[in-house]
Amino acid sequence: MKGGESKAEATSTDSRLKTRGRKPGKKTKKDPNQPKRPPSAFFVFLEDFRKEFNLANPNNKSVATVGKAAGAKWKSMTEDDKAPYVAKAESRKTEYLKTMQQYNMKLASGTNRGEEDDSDKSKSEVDEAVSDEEEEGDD
DNA sequence: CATCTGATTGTTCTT
DNA sequence: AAGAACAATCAGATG
Repeated sequence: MKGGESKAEATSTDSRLKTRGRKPGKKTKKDPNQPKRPPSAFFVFLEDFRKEFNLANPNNKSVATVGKAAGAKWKSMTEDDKAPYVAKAESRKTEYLKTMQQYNMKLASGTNRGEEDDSDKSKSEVDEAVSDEEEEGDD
């Protein structure tokens, strides 16, 4: 039963109840290299949480179970605990921006065909020059 | 074979 | 400003 929302799956955030993740119609990535959105602090935490969860529950492989457990714990965590994850999330933006620039660069460079751009006000991610500083901070 | 689904929250994007 | 869409995940399920 995949197609039916039998019950109102009201979880907590009743915003994307209907959308719930992806939009109908989208099948594959139409762009060759579209940078996926950077994982949020929650996802970063999830990556670690999943590992532990798998060890604690090797039998359970349900993504939903882990998701619920992670969410429950996530809320249980204080900002202090989330700090390391959030910190990572912060750096994710930088990397994402860089990736985005590269992505735009390629698009603007290679596949440039009758694409006419109306104006450059909203989609200009590649505005500031990309400073090439690679900082690999290791605590 | 390819895509979708479940379930969490957060971020980013679009309008 | 507010809502919509999508990010990982993993194995099953469906067209």
